[in-house]
Amino acid sequence: MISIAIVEDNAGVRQNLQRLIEETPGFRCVCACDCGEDALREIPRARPDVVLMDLHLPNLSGIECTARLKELLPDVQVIIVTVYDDTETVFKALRAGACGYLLKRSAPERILAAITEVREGGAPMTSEIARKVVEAFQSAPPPGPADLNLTRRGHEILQRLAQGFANKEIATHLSLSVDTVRWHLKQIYEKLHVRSRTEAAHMFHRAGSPPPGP
Amino acid sequence: MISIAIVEDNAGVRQNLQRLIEETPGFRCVCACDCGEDALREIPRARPDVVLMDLHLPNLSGIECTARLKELLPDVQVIIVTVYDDTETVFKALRAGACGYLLKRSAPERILAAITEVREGGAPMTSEIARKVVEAFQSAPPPGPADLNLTRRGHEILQRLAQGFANKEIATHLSLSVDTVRWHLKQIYEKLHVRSRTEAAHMFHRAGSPPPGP
DNA sequence: CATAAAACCACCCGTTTGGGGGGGTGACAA
DNA sequence: TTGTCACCCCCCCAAACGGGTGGTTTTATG
Repeated sequence: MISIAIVEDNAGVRQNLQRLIEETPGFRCVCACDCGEDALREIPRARPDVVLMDLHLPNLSGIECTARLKELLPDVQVIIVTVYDDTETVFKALRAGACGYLLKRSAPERILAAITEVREGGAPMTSEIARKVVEAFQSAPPPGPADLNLTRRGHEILQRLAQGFANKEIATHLSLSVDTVRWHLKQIYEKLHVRSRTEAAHMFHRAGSPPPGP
Repeated sequence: MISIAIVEDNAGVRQNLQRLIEETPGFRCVCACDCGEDALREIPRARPDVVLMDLHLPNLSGIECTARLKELLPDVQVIIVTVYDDTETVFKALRAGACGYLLKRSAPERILAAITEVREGGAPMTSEIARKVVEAFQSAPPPGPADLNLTRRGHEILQRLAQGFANKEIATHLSLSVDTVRWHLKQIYEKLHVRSRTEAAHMFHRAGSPPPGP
């Protein structure tokens, strides 16, 4: 008997899922919430094996909710069921701790199969999602070993920036004008596609990690 | 009609695969090699849609072979079919450009389904492999459960700060006021003995080594 | 139950940053 | 020559940030 929780703000969809699960032998729906706040309150009590999680929720996003749930219940298996299929959302969800990702257009049988699959140690994904995930590995090398085409000066500056130095300090260390440092930073931000020093530092810090990370 | 190439050093396995494909309507085997060198010579000529690749090959490894094949034919879809299921091998293969990964114990129908799936933009994987891949995402970002004496909120905020988010974004994500986020940051800075967000991010990013300390 | 600690929100003020201009030099290739 | 590129410097402006002060509510804990 697999116990399941549902987090889905659309009442119709939620009830359909609930019915689907209750009508299937071996499955039981122990909790159905319409927002992340309720989920964080009720799911730890219900202690389900698997959570079906929508991403578009009022207030607290499904991603945030997933992350916090995994903190509270590290063993719970979260399957995202959503309409969003853009790469960023998918990766954020997986990083938050989801171990499955289905699109809402999936057939009911696919959802049931996914629940069984996570229980057996799998990671059910719609095929497009799986492809995105695999491609993330292939595009990992570029940002990894190859610090993107930064100038020598640019690299020196970024390095110190990532160590927490302010522009003024960097300027002093390199015997430059603050404006020059700022000018270089503008170039760097453009190349890294970021808009702030902390984002740039974040890019820098995870340059050289083998697995994924877009 | 999907054209397929096979790279597999074991003659028995290779012939089984070849027979399986030839006997299935809509599938055609245009090339069957027993080593990577032959594969790199013959496959570019045969121009198959999909390649079934073993990893254990004499001389040139299946991973190397995959990487070079993808250089020659960027559009070819490579499915690994092997007995190796260790994490490192899986990641290397995916990084080399494979878009599917099956274990040899897979049923013949699973292999045919996988071929169809890659042609439709999917990434067929054995469920254990899929789980490994997804877990790689999860183990990437949380590399710092080593805590300083920060409050729960403080830790959440610092974590997001270190990921490059601005105060405003952090406030939105956590459903807080910007002023609250700023207030928490003040506390955090004091505890970490830093005076800027980048310094704080720097502290956070190298967390995990508690050598001395009272 | 009381008290402390944490979390939350608000306002002010001066500085730093990001982003937009504008200049100028030297090196190296087309 | 002309072009491109890395590098350096300067100015302006709005937004974001760091730091200080003052509160209220929620939560934990004795």
